[in-house]
Amino acid sequence: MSHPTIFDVARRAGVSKSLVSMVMRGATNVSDERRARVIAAAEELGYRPNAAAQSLVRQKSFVMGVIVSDLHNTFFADVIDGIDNAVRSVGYRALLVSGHLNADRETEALETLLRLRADAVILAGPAVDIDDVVAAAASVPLVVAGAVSSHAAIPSVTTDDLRGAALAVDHLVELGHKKISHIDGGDALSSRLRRQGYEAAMRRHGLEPRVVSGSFTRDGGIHGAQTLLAGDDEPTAIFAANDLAAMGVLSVLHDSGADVPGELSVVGYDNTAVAQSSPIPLTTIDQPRTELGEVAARLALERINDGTDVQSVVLEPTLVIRDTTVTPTHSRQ
Amino acid sequence: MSHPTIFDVARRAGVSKSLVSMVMRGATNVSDERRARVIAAAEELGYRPNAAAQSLVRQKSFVMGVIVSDLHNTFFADVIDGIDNAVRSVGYRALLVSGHLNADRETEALETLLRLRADAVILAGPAVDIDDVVAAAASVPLVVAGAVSSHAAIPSVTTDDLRGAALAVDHLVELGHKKISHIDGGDALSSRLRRQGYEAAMRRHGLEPRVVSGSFTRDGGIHGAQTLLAGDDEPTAIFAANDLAAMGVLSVLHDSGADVPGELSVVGYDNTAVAQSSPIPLTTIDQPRTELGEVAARLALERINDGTDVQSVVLEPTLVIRDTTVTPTHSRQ
DNA sequence: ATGAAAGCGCTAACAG
DNA sequence: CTGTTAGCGCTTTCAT
Repeated sequence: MSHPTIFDVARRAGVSKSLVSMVMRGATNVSDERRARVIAAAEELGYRPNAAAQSLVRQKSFVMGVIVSDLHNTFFADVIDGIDNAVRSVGYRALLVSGHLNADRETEALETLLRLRADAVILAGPAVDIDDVVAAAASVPLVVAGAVSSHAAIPSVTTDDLRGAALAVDHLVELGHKKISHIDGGDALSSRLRRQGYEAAMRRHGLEPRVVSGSFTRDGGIHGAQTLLAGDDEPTAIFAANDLAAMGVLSVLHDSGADVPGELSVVGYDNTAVAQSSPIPLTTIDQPRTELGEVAARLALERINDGTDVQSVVLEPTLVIRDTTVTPTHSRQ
Repeated sequence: MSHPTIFDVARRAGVSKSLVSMVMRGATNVSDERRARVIAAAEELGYRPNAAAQSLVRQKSFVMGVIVSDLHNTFFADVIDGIDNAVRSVGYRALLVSGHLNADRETEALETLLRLRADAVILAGPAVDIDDVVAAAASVPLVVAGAVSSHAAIPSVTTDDLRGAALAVDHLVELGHKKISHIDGGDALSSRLRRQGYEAAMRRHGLEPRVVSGSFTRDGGIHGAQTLLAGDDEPTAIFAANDLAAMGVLSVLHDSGADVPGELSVVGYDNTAVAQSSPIPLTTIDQPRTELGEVAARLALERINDGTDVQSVVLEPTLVIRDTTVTPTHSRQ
């Protein structure tokens, strides 16, 4: 259960430690015969370089630390795929630590990664903007992926929520809808942006915005939909703050016997798994998640290599049309 | 951007390196005055112990490596929560590496963790049973969580799929159903167990099992449901291999205008997020995911500490009744 | 109570 | 082409 060292390999191959080290690193100036002996010895022993020792002497760990704010949110699974791909291609490893959707745990995760001497750290998700994070940014390159960092010194990679909301509204208007209501997602920044994007797009089309408050949860969608249905001026389309809320809307409509999309069209946001797997596949706004991760990784890598500060990046969302949106029926138009 | 060392702290506090080390480790035999000086110096400098150096000299990293076979599967998010909790309480850190649902990547992840000298590693999910894994088990304690390991030397923690399927059938029978069909999940071991559990439970109730083939995906459920509806002997209840397949079933029933649960009851398996967020919340079988992780972590920790081999563990699933199951209508009973 | 010294496993000059 | 040497940052006897 104990690991062989470079010295064990050297002894077995009858060479010096340095030679083993060179062979492991793929150096060219080693005689074929000795190289073969070293490789054989290493294999027989099941030798595996000790990354801690390497990190210590090279002053570099080749690990990209990733703090995942919420592992339950599949949004981040794609972001991590992107990070992993970008990072692997240049010899790095992505090491993840869960933030458990909790500021203290995120700080702890950051501490762990810093002690491990990760060469850079990516905060995937709504990193609470703790002072610790800002302080840490002084000792390691940090970049936020999927949320805007409220601190100027920390670059972030996000998608344009304003634009995403506009995409949803434009699609609905193109279909012929005029009474388009929005169930918002609460106080979060992305929620505010989506609401603003919705309002601006409605006005641009000469339409009256109608917003009811909700949240980024199924329940938020349920409450919002109930409010809307109880009103005297029912919409022909609902744009929910995210897919989960849209599921809540669908649930209320199902219970009330309303036909979707016949009587009412619904659009979500995020293109999460539920949007696809829903009994009625959901029209929604997709964020380029994998790209989000790739770009974040690229920024972090750049900062490792030349230490220069980098700019934040904003990516474009796209519309994914599925089965919950159609032209409104004439009778209700 | 460079990290202060224990030596920097010592110099600033006007003491020796060893004294700093003792203070950091919380030793008692240090004068209050010097302790305070060291702590102050460390704080001012933003000192953070280098985990690589510690690992090297202590011959212990206090990291629990976790290979997550599929980050997109929220099942594992809970498992990881369990691991993290169990491990944190004894001073360990859980470090995750994504396996990207791919045998090669899993092997690579294992290699990474081994080089980092993780004190143990947990394979979360259907770890492909590569020889590498078995070989690795010789150099580090390994435990599989959420899938049975096919190798005797590697302990695993799973839930009882046979029992889970029985729970689903019993519930339906209790409700009065007799024509209960099963859409299976293909060749995976857990799929086979669920099918066997279903068949055994049906026979136990004196009922005729009726299995159509499907898969662990939405499409699997769709095909299975279509097969069933096309037949001349429609069931009054369908037990799907997992929640995703159940969503497919719901989708077909929705399209065909069948009322759920009025005309047809549906049960899923896994109690994933979609089961909750579905427009019609899904009755399903829940696996104690967090516990799965906790137990796996406990086993791994035990193996670190006394090196003795440990037994595999099988946990009990439970039934979660939601809105897709009711007593069959008399006319179709 | 405190410091000196050795060494964990490895790399990187530097000699030969 | 190959071996020797001096650390990387830290812990841990062992003296004092």
